[in-house]
Amino acid sequence: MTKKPTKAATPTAARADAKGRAPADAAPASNRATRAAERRSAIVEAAMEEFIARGFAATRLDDIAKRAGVAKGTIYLHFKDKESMFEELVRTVIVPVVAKLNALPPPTGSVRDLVEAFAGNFLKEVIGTRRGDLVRLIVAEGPRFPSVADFYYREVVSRGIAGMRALIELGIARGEIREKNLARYPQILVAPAMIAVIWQSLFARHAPLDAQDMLRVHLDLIFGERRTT
Amino acid sequence: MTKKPTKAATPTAARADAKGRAPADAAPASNRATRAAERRSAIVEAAMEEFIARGFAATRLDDIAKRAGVAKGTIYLHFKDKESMFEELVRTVIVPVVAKLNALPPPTGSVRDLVEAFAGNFLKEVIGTRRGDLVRLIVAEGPRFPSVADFYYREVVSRGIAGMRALIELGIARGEIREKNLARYPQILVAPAMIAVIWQSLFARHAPLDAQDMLRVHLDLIFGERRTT
Amino acid sequence: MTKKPTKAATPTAARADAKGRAPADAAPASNRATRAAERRSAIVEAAMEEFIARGFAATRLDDIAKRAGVAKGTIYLHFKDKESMFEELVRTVIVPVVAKLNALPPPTGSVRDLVEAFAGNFLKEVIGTRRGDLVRLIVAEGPRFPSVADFYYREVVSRGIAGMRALIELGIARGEIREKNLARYPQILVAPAMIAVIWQSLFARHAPLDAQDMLRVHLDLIFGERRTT
Amino acid sequence: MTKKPTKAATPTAARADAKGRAPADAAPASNRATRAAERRSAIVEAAMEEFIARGFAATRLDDIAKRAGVAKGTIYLHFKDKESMFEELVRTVIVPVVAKLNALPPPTGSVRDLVEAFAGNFLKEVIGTRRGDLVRLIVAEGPRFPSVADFYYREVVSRGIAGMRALIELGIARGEIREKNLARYPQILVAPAMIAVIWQSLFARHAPLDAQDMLRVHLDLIFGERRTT
DNA sequence: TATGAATGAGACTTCATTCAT
DNA sequence: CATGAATGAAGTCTCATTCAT
Repeated sequence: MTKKPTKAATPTAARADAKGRAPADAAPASNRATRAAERRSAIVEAAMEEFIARGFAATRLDDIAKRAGVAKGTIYLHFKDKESMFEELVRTVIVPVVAKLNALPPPTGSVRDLVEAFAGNFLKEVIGTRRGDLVRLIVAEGPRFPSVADFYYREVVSRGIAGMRALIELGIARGEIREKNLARYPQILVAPAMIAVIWQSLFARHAPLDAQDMLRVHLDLIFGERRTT
Repeated sequence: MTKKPTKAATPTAARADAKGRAPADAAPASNRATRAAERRSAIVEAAMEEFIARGFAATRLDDIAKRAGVAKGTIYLHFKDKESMFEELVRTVIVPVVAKLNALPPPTGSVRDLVEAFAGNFLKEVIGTRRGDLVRLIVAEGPRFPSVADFYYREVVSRGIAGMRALIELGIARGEIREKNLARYPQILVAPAMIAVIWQSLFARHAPLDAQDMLRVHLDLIFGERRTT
Repeated sequence: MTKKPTKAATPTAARADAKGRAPADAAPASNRATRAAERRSAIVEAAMEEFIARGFAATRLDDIAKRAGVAKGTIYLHFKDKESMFEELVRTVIVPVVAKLNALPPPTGSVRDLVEAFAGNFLKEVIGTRRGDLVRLIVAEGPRFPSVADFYYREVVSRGIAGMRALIELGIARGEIREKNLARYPQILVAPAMIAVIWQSLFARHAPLDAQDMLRVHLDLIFGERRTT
Repeated sequence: MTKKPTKAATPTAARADAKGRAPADAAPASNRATRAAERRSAIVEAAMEEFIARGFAATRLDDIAKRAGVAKGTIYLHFKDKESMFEELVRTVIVPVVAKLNALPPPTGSVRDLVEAFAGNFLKEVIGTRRGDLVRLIVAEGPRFPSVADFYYREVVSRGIAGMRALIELGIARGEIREKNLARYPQILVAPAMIAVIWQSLFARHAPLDAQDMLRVHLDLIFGERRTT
């Protein structure tokens, strides 16, 4: 796909650096460190595609290298071996997700609106995207990569559960949610979303699922049906 | 665990066969066809353990053979190759599940009782058991084995969804379920159960989940909280 | 050299086994165990040639396999990995040498005659032969294979030194050897022989060494010059 | 051990060079040629350590570079490739030895005294030192590096043999040595010393060898036991 | 039918060498 | 001159599959 883009694209700029002073602000500085970072992220990108498509064991480093447009040996400049590549990869991809979770706005409107906004975001950013496939990949490889499962639990699941619980308690306090025991199992709140993620990966071509509509019905179940829409 | 049971149990009979005489009295019920079937099911059993533990690509036929107590070559007398073994295996294991789904008793009591009975059964037979791991295995390998995903969808998922939908519609008709849109998404009904299955595989050691209690809360959400318990 | 000799040479005999009873004593039983042993020794033979020619690190398993007439994978049926192959190889080759040392005849004639007989044997069996090269190989790789050096010291060197010391003490007691301190350093007795081994490996083409004559002169030094020869 | 000494010591000067100005006053004695020579000898030093420790094939240029405190590419400014580095290295290290051999004082005292002095020097300078390991390295790699073996034979062995022969003949002429044939095999004179070198490398930890005492016994054998000591 | 030794393609990983900076 | 990131050939080892017994 993106074969050797950096190397081919910026030889002139690179040479310019060598000749004179640093190109103040004009060129985005395609220096060594930058190039290394670009390569690394090309590898991460390619690796994610391959791991998602084939799983850990069936993925060949050769294919990752080819897709990333680097030589096989280059991978080993960035990662110790295939296993740690997989583990670091998951971390790398998950970190921005965690950042977003942490940057959630404080609850101002109704709880239902909040949850709905959250679900909308999830629909757009996760379900049916590569990020959704990553979730499936973690489910698939988790038992063989405890460190990955641990990381995912610690950084995403436990925080997500905690956040959902807080929302649910707020909803109960405000009288938006009747079922008080729901606070004990925030998993119920997110279960349909997770199922939607998996469904799209596995059964989309047999029976496409209108995830948005399904989540709305689920919220109706929890918050009571809306009058106005 | 069950190492070399077949081999250990019938070496004499086996050798007798090789020489040409019939194993007349030794094991009257254990004729050739029966023994072949026994071997096959030993292989299936062993293969499932290994595939669940390591996934398709990382599982070695050597290990399956050892666990099943047969020689590596024997596997090829029953299966064309590793891939078809995996596909047939999933079919073989799933068939009894389908049979059970089909043998469900006609709805007599309340819908909630029926669903609860069904959930109870699911808890006992699937969550935290090897069958639950099979679900995770299918999620993991589905994209690489479309035929497996297809089979699973056709035999289990679509039937399950249809069955659930019928129950939900009955519940709506009887006034047990208020949320009429639920019939469009029976997935919502089973989502927490699926999540429980996955949770037990991945996060049980971080945060054990009381699946039974969670499912009860979920049913309360759908059917309304029970007065008497 | 000996490419696939077994496989090509004995298919008929092998098939004969399958058809009827075991071929009592006529054919030397080319059964599985025998064939395996033959293969193993072909590998050992080939490996020794290669290791001697190139040293441990520079030897390719591919070349060993080719020379032994087996597939690469076959090596791994007999040896865990390259390192243990090397270690076992040295052991395997050295054992018969040790056996010979142990089977030395009891001292009957003069000590000089005994030592001379021993030296003659050494000349014929070691110097300029592959066994001599093995000595050089051990000298070369010893520091990187402590277990090999240990084994060689324990099985060959320490026994050889002890045996030489006994002979020297006998020689002193009988008045054949004047230098009494020699018993403290049997190494002196064998040093020229060892040097001859190494010399032949390294410098034979620059300056061939008449090892036999040199050893005779050395013995003259120790036992005094012979009157009659 | 001596990590990156060069690099750490002269970064400023080095950078100054790169820009084009002469490092006028900073390091007057350390001009370009000198620094290059220093680098080269750092590489030689490091390479010898590594080659001795691991042998030619198993030594990585990376490790040599690290130990020498230079970048990997720098090695290629001084040596064509790994092989010629090894060959030149041996030459470089051996030259001073040859110089010493040539600078031997003319025989004035008794031959035994001369030989003893020589042996003493050998003990101090070679046995148990890195130079001794170099001998073992040549024994190990000689067959794969004929040019090294040739060089070593021409520069060291043949000269050493010639020198020893001259001494032996002198000893015979003066009546200090009785065994006249010894002149034909000066190897006998040095054999125990060589054995001592090898012994220390391989078996020192199993059975330490008092090389000095052994050599004295050996000389007693050749020159006859001393009255006074 | 059952066996398991043998095979060899193919995977991961290393490392000598190059070259833009 | 010096650097070290990048390369890719080549090596070790694994394992699905075959086939003589």
